[in-house]
Amino acid sequence: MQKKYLAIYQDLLKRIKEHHWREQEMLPSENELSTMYDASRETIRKTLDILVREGYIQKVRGKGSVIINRHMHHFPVSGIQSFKELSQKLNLDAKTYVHQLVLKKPRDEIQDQLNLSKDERVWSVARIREIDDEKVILDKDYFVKAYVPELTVDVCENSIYEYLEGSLGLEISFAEKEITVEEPTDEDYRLLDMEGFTNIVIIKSRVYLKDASLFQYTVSRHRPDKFKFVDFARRS
Amino acid sequence: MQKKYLAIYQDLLKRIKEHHWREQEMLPSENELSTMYDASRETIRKTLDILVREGYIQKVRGKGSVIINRHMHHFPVSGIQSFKELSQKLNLDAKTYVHQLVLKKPRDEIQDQLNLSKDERVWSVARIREIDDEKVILDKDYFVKAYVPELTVDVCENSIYEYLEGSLGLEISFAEKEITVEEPTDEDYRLLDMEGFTNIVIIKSRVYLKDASLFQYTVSRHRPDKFKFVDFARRS
DNA sequence: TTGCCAAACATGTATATACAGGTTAAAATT
DNA sequence: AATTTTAACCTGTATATACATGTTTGGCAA
Repeated sequence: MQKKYLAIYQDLLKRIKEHHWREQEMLPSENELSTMYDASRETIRKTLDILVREGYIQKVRGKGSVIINRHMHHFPVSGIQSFKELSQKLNLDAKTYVHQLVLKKPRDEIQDQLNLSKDERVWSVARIREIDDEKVILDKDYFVKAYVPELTVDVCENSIYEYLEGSLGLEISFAEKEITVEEPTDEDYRLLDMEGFTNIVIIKSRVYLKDASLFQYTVSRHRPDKFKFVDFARRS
Repeated sequence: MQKKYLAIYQDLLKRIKEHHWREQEMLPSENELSTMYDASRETIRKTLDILVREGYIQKVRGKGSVIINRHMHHFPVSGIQSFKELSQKLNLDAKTYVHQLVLKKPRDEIQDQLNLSKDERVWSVARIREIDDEKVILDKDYFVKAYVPELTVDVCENSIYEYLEGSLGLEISFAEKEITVEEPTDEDYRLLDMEGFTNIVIIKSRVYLKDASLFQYTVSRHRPDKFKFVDFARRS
């Protein structure tokens, strides 16, 4: 099955991004779209629900669907995206250095965060991200070995997510994130270009697969001037 | 109409929060819930969709709905919530001081952010938030006068959102937010307790009503040690 | 015992229908 | 002319049905 509602969603999104309809303007009504795409109104409503959820349109009862002008969609620094996806989308001059790659029994904090049993081992990856020739991000990833049996420096230098989703066929589904600002550690000063900076932004993530199993814990440490997080929220 | 799917959603959420089902456990199947609540399967699916969206459950095809263990739900520092709602939920010792309240033609940056025409005026509110007897947050709100004709110091000291939604009947719907870390300004040093801190977390928000009209722009400046942002994201 | 297959059951997708209730503008009434 | 009513059209809610597809399990056959 080719998922009609997804095809329609993608077509509508494309049209919105190409400004097929102007900002602040109305989309065709559900019934019109239903005719246009030869789909039932319920199917159309399903695609519109996605657009609502992602902040592209706002539905107004009795009127129709307004297109939201999102300054934000140019800046997708939220959600679940790999560094490679991000730097490509933003067209950044970015490099990755693998600082460490080991398979080991993790320390207590990691064991706790990943809900691991006593003897389970994790792949521990430390990578330094360089943007415009400055080392500004330190990523520490921990992957449960049960889900990621093998990991190479080559994969870590390129894109772990590409490997996980492409080669291993893992289906990454959702993540919990926590953003705080703290004082840099000695390691931060040593590994990153921190001259003149006295704070560091820390993003801790727990990442889950489609079947709700927790397989990754990540601590991403950003130099504050290179950090920007964009969010879309609905009330209640 | 009393919105059956919302009632069921609230009941399910209550049960989840009361650990009626254990973490990692399955919810009853859609058909079982359908019988339990005397609703059609589609209605049940609608309520489950909300729980999925908000990160309470994860649906697994062929299996059922797993309850996600969210450390996060105790820390609702994301989404659209007023300071009052937040401090009540977290049971904080919090006070608010209104530093400024004026109706004026805003400077260019604000005019731009709010998409205002030349002569429109906005209510400009500056408030200092004190938590545990430390001044740690500076909130600057800008409300378009067309939507908020009147504003008093009293309202600003208590809760503007309570006033907007309760008395004015405004229906707040969604917001775009942007989080960055910058150097404090003189004003930050003057108004907040910033001893020893060299950075400040800035959250800029554009807030919209149910009909997609932009009515509020807010700049919220947080001392970094008192800042924590929690996010739930789904992939693709 | 092992391996395979089918049944039972789970969620996913698509459609049709009905009515409730908000919005607008034209038509009817005052 | 001003006001009210109505009709047309919009989204919101609720239900029923059908079939597709993934998961698990128990039974049958090799």
